[in-house]
Amino acid sequence: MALGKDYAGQDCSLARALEDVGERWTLLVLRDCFFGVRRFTDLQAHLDISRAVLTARLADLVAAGLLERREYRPGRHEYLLTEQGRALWPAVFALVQWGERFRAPNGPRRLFVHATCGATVDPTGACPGCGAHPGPEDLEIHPGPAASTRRDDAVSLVLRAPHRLLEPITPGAG
Amino acid sequence: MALGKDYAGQDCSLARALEDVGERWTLLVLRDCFFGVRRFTDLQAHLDISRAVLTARLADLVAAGLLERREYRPGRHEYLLTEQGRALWPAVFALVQWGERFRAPNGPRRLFVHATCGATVDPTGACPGCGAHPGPEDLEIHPGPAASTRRDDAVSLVLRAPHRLLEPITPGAG
DNA sequence: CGGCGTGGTTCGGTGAACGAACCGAGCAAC
DNA sequence: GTTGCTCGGTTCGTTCACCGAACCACGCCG
Repeated sequence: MALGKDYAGQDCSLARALEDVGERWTLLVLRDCFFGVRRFTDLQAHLDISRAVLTARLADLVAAGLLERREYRPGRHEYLLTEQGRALWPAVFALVQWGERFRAPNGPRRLFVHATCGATVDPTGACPGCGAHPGPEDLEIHPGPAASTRRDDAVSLVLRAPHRLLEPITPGAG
Repeated sequence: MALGKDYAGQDCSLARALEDVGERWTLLVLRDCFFGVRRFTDLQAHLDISRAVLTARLADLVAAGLLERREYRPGRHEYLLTEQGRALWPAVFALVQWGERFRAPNGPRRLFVHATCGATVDPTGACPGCGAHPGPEDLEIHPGPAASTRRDDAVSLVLRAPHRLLEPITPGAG
């Protein structure tokens, strides 16, 4: 959300949350993490964000405990959602659904499918099959009727295919 | 959230939503509107925000169709949530609950009570009494066990008393 | 050992947020 | 009828974050 991350005067849990996720790009970074993007280069390519800002956002998120930075090979790092980070899914989902309802005139761009039921969850996040509110680990993302084909970078192409949330994507390899 | 409101490269409903509510202060302004704050002066006093920035945020929210600006007396205006604005409640609630869970070590600061059942809704927004997910018009806000007494401006005092969401508060009069 | 991919850092410029001051329309009391 | 108050702003100069572009170090690969 915002830049200046300081809402010190506000004694409110919303303000505390926004201090961690309120800055520009932060929620889009987390969205990509939910969608399976894990590597600095992939995030940078997919978000069209300055490297300096991405570095700062990732460092902030790691410091806040929402992401974990892991060396998966000497000199190579990946960023994984922690439990705190995964707990943001309802907020991310609610914002996505608001955008789908009011800012997607041609219909939804993406659908979220409860993996164990095969049913598309409704805008409140409930599965019409079993009535549960599945977490990200039980959801698949599928292109919706108004899915976009505008971006053609490698990350966007891979993300366009149906896949389980949180599962790592691999734009480079197979 | 962020300042620069342009996520043009992102073809995603989350990015579209953040273009309207992603700037700094915007979600806190909407929170106050849900809590019943309607007037420029009350928002400014409660948020400790620069008048210039508040003017800009309110104008943006009106232009985006989330707030409506109404003259309730010659020269005096109030800001009301539109349907689009009220539809953001699940997102605001989800962020508040995340903050309550991970950034409120002494317990919840506020409780949301389903007005028709009298039961406190759970972190998913469901009423344990009837199972429904009440909207803001059916919720009351009550101070929680870790409610703060730090702020003592007139708006904070009035907001601290239990009241129905969306109902206008009146710090000046009775 | 030369080139490439990854994961950054550095730098100068732009623009937003900030606090403080100023402003004008209504209203109310004196 | 003018002084003073409140409401709802606007203006101004400073500070600070974001931005794109360039640079850089490490490890691997042929």
